[in-house]
Amino acid sequence: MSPKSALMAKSEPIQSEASARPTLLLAWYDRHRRRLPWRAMPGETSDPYRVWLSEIMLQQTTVKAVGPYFEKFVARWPDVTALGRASQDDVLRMWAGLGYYSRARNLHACAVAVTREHGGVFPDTEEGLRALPGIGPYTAAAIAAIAFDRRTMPVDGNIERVVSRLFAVEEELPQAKPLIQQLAATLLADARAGDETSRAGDSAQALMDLGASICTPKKPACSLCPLNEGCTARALATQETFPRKAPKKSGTLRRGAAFVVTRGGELLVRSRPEKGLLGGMTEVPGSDWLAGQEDATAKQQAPDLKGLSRWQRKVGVVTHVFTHFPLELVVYTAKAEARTRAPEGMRWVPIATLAGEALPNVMRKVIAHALDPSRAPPS
DNA sequence: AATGCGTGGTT
DNA sequence: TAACCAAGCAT
Repeated sequence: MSPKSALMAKSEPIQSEASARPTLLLAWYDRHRRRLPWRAMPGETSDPYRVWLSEIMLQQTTVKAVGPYFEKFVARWPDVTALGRASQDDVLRMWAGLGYYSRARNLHACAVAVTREHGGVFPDTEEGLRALPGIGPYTAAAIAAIAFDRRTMPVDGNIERVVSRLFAVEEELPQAKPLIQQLAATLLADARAGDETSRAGDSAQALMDLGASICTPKKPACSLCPLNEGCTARALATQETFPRKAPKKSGTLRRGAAFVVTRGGELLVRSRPEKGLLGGMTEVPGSDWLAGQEDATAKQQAPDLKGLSRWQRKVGVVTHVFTHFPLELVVYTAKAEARTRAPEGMRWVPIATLAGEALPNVMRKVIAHALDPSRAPPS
């Protein structure tokens, strides 16, 4: 054997390594897949409704946080037509606490559309799914692959990380998305002749499980990875530097005031506008939330009720951090006389039933702060 | 294309 | 602890 052919022979495993990736990945998945409530057992067909519901809930949300919500939803609404018959308000109440509330509005709108325009049956193509509210490129591909075994590769944050490391993608996100999409598709197994399936859904879920448990953002466990031999970043010992992305700027602090008015065992609330921040959710009346706003300015926006006791400012502030800005709220309380009318657009709700209201967490913090006796103002 | 949109967990 | 991250979508 000549030195040259020895060299070629040595390079051979590298080539076969790349083409073996889909097989290695599926073999790993068969041994290490996570058992999750919305996943079908091996060999079982998955229910498109459950796949869809879980995919919507999992958008930018951890598996752990989704678990209880998923169980609550399927128990109350076992199929898409049941959800389509529900009121949007019931859906929002059930969603409260999970965040990104436009997902809940779109979830309901999607259930209505599937029920009325598709006879209660989900479209089984990416294109058909993509046309539904709340379903974007990722979710359409995920449902198509997982629920309908279409040969397509959804790319989420996990898969972006795994693929950008595997191929040492130097381009920054989000510009690198098309390239990563293309590279990710090379991890799909070929469709076998005489058998349309390629286990595309399993390949996608395998990459997500890999990203969640092994190819983690920090300190990835490369020694346990089924794809480690062909991983370019690992070979260069630069795993943790991928994916490349520009640092993002944090928003400016905004301030405001919240007004907690009680009438016996009831609380004065209103609903936020349908669109925008916390759209459609319940809140106590409050001022605008503005950068650099003075407390005195915010207080001028207190609701105007007759028969109200003096406003009392609670000690301290409520802080909350949204994706794009931090918020600081001062909290004022007052008591209303029995039978005081709620101002236009507001209503009284029993404090005992607040748990079932569509209250975002920031409002739960405000109410807890307001009702905390240790924060009573100095007398 | 860049920005707005929640919340909880990890490091 | 401040920063980052988590199965993205709509506009």
